[in-house]
Amino acid sequence: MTTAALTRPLVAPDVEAATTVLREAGHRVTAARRIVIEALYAADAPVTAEEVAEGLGGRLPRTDVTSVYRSLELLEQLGLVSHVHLGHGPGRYARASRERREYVICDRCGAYEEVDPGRLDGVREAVRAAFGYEASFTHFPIVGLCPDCVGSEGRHAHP
Amino acid sequence: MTTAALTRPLVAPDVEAATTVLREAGHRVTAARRIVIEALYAADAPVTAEEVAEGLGGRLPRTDVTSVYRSLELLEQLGLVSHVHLGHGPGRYARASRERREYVICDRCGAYEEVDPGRLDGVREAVRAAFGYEASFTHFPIVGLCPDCVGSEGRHAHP
DNA sequence: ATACTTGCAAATGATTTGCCAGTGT
DNA sequence: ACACTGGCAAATCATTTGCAAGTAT
Repeated sequence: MTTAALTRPLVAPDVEAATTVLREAGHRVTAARRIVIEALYAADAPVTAEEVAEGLGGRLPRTDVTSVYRSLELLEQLGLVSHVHLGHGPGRYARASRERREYVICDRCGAYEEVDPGRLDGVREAVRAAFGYEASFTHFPIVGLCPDCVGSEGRHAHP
Repeated sequence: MTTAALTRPLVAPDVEAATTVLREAGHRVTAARRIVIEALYAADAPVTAEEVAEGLGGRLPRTDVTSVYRSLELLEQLGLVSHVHLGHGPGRYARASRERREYVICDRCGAYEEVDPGRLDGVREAVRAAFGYEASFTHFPIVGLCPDCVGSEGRHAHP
């Protein structure tokens, strides 16, 4: 293993693919947009617009939040980005991968999991059976008590 | 049937029960708090703090939004009220009934259903099976495409 | 060259906080 | 009487909008 394997690359391999989508949709590829795309590829969890603007804590050049919001909106329209609300507070953005991520979060401890849609097929099926809805947990997560917190519920108050 | 049966009562029968909870928890029963409670009992769907402050469109006395937020927070702590986020925009509040309501909303047309938890047992079971989480859809709804929108998806673009 | 973008300032929407006068107990 | 509340102003947080200057094509 080289250091490269230990250091998470700042620029994911397909940032270029994303810029191509931008260009082919008739939009310009600017520095600000590239930074936003790179930030989302570099992040290992959904990030806020603010965090992207700060350059992910110095790992990337900083940009104005305004532009970040504008870029995120555009990228979201193009299907390159999606955002999720994991609770109160700012929305969080992540690149939209083909294997789109859905979320399950614990109400009590805040821990959350990004899960492959496949694991949610049973849940989706149950929703379809009960309501006829085609459910998706990409924008709002499934909220509940995680196994750990279910366990401690009732044993003691609030650890 | 008398007119009383046709006119939805502004004050639900157990507003008094709620004030009792307030008092027994050591809080004062004030005009503002009573109005907030009455508003939530009078509303037939979750309402915003703003709407409560406006007196539900004139049906009740108006109050300052600030106080409404403070009252809602207190009532929520006492378990008398809960709030849900049905999409972007302000949170919506409703009285917390023993048969607590959960929500299912359509991503496309915005239609939503308040459902009795019982109807969600299958879904909850599927979530438990897949993740071990004890899910609740009171704070964030289940989001998806409703049967109508599932039907029109793919047939035409955006009606 | 020029239409699209950025960055900054300022507006907006939702909610919170500080403070003093008012009131429930 | 006195601590708890309500209302108003102002602060804060998240996001959007207006506009002049900058730049990708």
